[in-house]
Amino acid sequence: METSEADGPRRRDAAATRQALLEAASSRFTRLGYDRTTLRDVAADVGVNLALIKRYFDSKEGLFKAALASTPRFLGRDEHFPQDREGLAEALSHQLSAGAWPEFGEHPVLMLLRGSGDERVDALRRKALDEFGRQILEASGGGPAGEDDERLLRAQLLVALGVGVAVVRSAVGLRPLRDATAGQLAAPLREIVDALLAPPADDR
Amino acid sequence: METSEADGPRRRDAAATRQALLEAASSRFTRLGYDRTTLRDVAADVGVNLALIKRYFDSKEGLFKAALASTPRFLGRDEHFPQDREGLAEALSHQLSAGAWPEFGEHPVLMLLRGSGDERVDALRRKALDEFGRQILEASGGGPAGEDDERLLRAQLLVALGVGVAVVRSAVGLRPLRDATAGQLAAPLREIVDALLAPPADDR
Amino acid sequence: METSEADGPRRRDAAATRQALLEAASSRFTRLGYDRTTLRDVAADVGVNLALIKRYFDSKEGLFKAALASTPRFLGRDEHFPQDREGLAEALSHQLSAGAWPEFGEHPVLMLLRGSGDERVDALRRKALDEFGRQILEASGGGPAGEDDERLLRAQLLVALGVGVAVVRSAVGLRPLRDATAGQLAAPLREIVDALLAPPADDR
Amino acid sequence: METSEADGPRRRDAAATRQALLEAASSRFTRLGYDRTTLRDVAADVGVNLALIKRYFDSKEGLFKAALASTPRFLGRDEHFPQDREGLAEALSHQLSAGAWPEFGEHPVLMLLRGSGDERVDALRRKALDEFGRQILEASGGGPAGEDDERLLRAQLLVALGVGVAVVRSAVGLRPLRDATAGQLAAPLREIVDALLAPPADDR
DNA sequence: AATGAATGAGCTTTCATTCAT
DNA sequence: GATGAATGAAAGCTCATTCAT
Repeated sequence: METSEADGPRRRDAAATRQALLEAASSRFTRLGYDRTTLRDVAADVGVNLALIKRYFDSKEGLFKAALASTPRFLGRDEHFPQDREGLAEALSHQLSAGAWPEFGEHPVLMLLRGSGDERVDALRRKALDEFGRQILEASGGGPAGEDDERLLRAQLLVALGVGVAVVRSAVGLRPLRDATAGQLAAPLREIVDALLAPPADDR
Repeated sequence: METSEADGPRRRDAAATRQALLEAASSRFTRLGYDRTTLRDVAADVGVNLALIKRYFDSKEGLFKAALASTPRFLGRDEHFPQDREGLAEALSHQLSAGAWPEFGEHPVLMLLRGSGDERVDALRRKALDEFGRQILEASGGGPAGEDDERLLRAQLLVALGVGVAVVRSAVGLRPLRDATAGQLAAPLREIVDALLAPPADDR
Repeated sequence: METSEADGPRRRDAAATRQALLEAASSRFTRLGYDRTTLRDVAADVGVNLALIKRYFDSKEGLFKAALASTPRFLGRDEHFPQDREGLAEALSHQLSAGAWPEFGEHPVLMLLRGSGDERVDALRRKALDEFGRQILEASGGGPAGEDDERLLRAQLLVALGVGVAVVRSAVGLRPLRDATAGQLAAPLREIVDALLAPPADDR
Repeated sequence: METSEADGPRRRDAAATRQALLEAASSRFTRLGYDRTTLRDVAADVGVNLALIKRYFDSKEGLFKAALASTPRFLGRDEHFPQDREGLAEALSHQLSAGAWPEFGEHPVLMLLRGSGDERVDALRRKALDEFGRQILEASGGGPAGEDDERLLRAQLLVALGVGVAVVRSAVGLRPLRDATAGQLAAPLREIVDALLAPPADDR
């Protein structure tokens, strides 16, 4: 796909080089984690000199931060954004199915997990997942987020479920979950979403 | 707490030294992961020489494997084992609450995540989580496990939830989930367990 | 002697640095053997950082292999190559005399002795000495080498003599052999060469 | 053969334990050299505790020295001692043939080569080889040894040949020399011995 | 006499990083 | 803008040695 990576040394196109480094780094961080991602490998993936990483991102942590910042928002944007619990469950079942995220190799939420130890990076990660939780609340249609701790906690349990699925699939390879398709995930996820986020019925 | 670690060099008690190394390693593996756990630090925690790790565990991988093997089974044993979905939900809410597992620092399932790269260790991890899923099925009371993929998949979603909670709490520190008590987790977990594992009612 | 090693950090000249490392390593391998040669010492000899050895030679074995490959062929080349038994004996008496090979410290054949344990390196060593034997046959003027085992065996006894002289001088320091000059070695070596390689006369 | 090594822990027989350690060490020093011989392996060969080596030999160097001292004198003793050049050549061809010295694995002269760095050990080695040279002179029947440098040098060339054959066979595996039998070595060695040590004839 | 626990020093290797061109 | 040479720190591992029983 990325034709630019194949045809000779990428010369004199700073933006493209930077972008290619970012993508290669994201993929490695996602698949291997922070520690096992080496800058040499990232540079080699793109076919440029190692020192360019320093130039563009200053350090390994800078690269990681940039990769984190370029991660897509999980629930999509605008017209694709799920409008109700039904849509939320469907969106989740797709993004948690096997083989989604081919450009990263694994679910990019994995990049959020074990990081660099830098506090500002930790804050970034917290913010990303916090936002994910609030998006879920919003998509579940039950009114504004607020500081309603109990509903937020429930949304975060759903976030944790997503993270857990990604981790268990990638790092452990547990089957049948590893190979679950969107179709197989749809029903249980719909039931979980309902159980967690449906407005309290009379008998609850 | 570990008084024995403080008072001078632990001398001439191989079993105690081995055990202390195991505990220190388990804690570090759980909190920091495999890569960031250094043998020097583990030895320093216990106050013994690095070479003893080789003596007792042969290598870093050997130490990791031993730590993995000494991890408690998550749903407990014998009379403590949950008998129905109610008990299962309660057990989960306790072991997923903040501050459980003080001896590890974090939920020991984290040790199962990113490991050594050794295939036999990977198999160990898979087995542990697979077993966890089957225990959940068993505790949910819905008949024998079998090769009923759909019910196993649902149980593994519950496993993934547990893993996700541990990861999100430890690696990201997402609040309010990070500080959730067993009391706060009880209701949502009961509802999730029911949603996932209750026998299909007429209208399902 | 090596002025370049003395005057400050050798900067920005990869070829020279590589060459200097190679020479320092050859000398240490020759004088001390594989095991007692440490990469730290080699780097310190040249005055550069240890990691450059990895850069240029990848590993200790790589360095050893490179040193082996850069060892001179013992009987010389082209016009210097001995043409008959007389010339062969003279060449041997020179290269086996005390103080030959000042750039290695000892006769470089010593590098061929105890090596790295790598089978490919062993093959290199075997090949070098095998070739030495065949060169001797060639220089002794008695027709083509062929698979004439007996003449090859005799040539290899001469190789063994050379190796033995180097070893006994260097590792044991046996005198008077240790200090023998080319002049002192000339007569006995000529007689040995004749005894081993002269074509069978009538009365033999 | 060594039945005592097989039947259970060798208990309460200091002399036998000491002797067994010495033999195991000699074999390893001969086959592997000083550096690659580990005390753990030596102790394991015999089946006793590592600390016994310290008890009996004080240190690795002490063990080496003891092994050196227990090495047999190469040309034999008393009635087996060669009486003339003929007998000398025959003795050499036997002890330099493939498969001699089964109890060491290789020719024990190899133990004399690269040692510990201790000067007193070096002196031991020098003495052993010096003595070997003088024995050769004596056996060659040409009058008393004296300080006749030239004849001693010639004898030492023969010593060097023996060392070289052992080294080339063991460390390099050069064929056909590696597999040479006493029969194959007899003729060339006789000629070398004559060339080196025969009393000067008229025309010399 | 013999054992096994524990130590300290040193080695190769691996990286992120910095500097000169 | 880009490269490649060079550095420093730290990690896992190995081994001879010492100490208490």
